[in-house]
Amino acid sequence: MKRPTLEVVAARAGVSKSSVSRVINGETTVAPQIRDVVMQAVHELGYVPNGAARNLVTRRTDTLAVVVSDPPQGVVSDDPLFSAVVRAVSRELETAGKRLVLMLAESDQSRTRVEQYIAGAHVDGVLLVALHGTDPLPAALARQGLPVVSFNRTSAQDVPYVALDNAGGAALAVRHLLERGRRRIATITGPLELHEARERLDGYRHTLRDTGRRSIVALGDFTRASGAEAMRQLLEDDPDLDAVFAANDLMAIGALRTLHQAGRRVPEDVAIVGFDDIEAASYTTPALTSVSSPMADQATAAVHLLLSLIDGGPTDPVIMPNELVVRESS
Amino acid sequence: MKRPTLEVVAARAGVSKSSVSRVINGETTVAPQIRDVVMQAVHELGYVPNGAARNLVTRRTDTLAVVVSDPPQGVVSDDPLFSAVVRAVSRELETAGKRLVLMLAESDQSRTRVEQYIAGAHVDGVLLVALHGTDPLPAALARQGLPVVSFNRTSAQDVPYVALDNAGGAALAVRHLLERGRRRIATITGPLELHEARERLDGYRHTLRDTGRRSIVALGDFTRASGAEAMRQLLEDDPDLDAVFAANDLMAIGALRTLHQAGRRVPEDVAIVGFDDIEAASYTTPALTSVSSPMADQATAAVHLLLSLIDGGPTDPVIMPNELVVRESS
DNA sequence: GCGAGGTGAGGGAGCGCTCCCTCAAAGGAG
DNA sequence: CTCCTTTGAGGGAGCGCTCCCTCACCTCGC
Repeated sequence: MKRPTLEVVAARAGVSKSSVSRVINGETTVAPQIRDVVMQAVHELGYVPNGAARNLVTRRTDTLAVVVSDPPQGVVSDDPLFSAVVRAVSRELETAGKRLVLMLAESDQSRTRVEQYIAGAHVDGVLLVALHGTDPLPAALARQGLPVVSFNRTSAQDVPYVALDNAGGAALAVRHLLERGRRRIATITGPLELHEARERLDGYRHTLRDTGRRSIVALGDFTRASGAEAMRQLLEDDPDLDAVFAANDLMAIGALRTLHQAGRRVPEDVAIVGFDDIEAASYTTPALTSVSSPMADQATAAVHLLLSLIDGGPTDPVIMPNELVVRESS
Repeated sequence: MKRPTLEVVAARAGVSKSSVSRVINGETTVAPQIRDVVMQAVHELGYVPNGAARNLVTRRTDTLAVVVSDPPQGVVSDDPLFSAVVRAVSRELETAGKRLVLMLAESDQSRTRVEQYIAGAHVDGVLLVALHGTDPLPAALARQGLPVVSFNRTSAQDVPYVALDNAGGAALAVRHLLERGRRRIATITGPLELHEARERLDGYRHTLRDTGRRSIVALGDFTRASGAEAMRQLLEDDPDLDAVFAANDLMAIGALRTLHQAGRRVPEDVAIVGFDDIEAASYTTPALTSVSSPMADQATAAVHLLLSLIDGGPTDPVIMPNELVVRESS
């Protein structure tokens, strides 16, 4: 039950190892009759080249790592967008003929393991999904001399990234609420140690400031429960508010519930806009208006950037635009 | 910028390659002073063993593939449970010191690529997530002589699996509705070419039959839209029905919306129970009663089964129990 | 004091592949 | 007809590691 090697195929076909290798790798300097006899031997024996041997000598693996750096509770990987990202990346790599190794780095221990693995020449490049701008992993990986692309803005030097236009998206949401004639527009933020959250807050603030309005801010942490709680607090602090921009959809959904319980009608009394446009945004009653972050496109762009980096191509950061999806809640 | 090899480390430490290898691999037959001098050389040089070379000679890769066999529209991988499964698998492999290669097989072409990859000795085993019992991939992979575990029941011979107790879960739901005093209990099924869907339907039927009641069945395909449509049809066919068991939560959410539009109150007029207990089930208004499928536990069990198989251990199929999570909709 | 047994280091083959180099054969030019 | 160029096959080194085997040395028993 031992798998055949190049040598066995060569013997069967009556040619040299080199010729078989040439055929397998699709080189053109092979006479057709040799090609045919090799292919037949390959099929008869069910030969498939050994990956490890090939990797060893070529110093390539055609494998890219997707590293998700994330606390155990899972800000990223519990996110409904996680699977969309993984799928998009997977498809793109498929097209490029590459493989995907997925690694979750949830603790310092696993972070070390990730670094070891990367250092072990198992992959040709790394796509890093880390929300914290201060995450030490991007820099650590880049130091290995391996191509690294970040799925978000990162403070690490020399790590190209693909980011959302978070501030722009928030501005989109707030301007939409202004156009709807809303006067007192509050926001529920994400955890401010995250880029995303800060940028979305900034976008909200700047847009309001331009109109001379005052910010009304409640802190959340991107979870549904925190959205509900923040909404309660907002209602208490400022009972007259007539609109809320939540920095993500989960918190918007939580806020929706609080408003419902408080007897406020949405959107008549209070309009609400979320961010991310997750699947569940269209399930709520009323359906949620949301800033759509094109996660799949972002993932595709990140893969392209990484492949380009590996080929020594250009490595300019990419900023993805957002669009507003208007539904019933505003 | 070339990475150091075993030989370089050996030279630096003034010992043989063998000794360095022994230290690296934690063998005990090494004198402490040799161990120390080797470790120091390793740290000074930042040595990390080359994975390909190691894989080549040991014929192990410490890597397992998770293969998701799924049509492009993505019944599985769009599922909210997908990321939960991936995370659970990833964590479990992390604990076991293994790596995870994720492959989506969405077309015949990519299926071939998967087979090639598996045949290329890149992985030690395969965890297969394929919903269609008739999927050719399980058998094809098992034929490679590599350990394969299916995440669902499969018709392939000799492929151990970890499955949900779908019929039991459906029975749980229906019995709950009966206990609530419901008389006319309908069901919305999933696509019947899937095991899951058939088994859940069977569970519904058997439980009702035991009470002498008649089945009321509408076909869905596990999507929210199909749930909404099936619900419309049920209301038309049997306006007096007072309960619905939907074979998954997405369809239950669709049905909820239809009922809302039709002016039926939930649960007063019509009670509804879903299946899977996805995150969104608790967001709906009213919150959805659902049969909880312990996906994370199932994933963990599957990984254990696979690891056991690789070690030549027992390979009995595992059936996971469900429990009912009662919320507001019933 | 000597041989047997045990401990632990070193030497080196070989995993399966690629790729450089050599060389044979064929074809074309002078 | 000879010489040179071109085309394409074969030979073999070597990628970095593990693991078997050998062998030196030490300890212990008689």
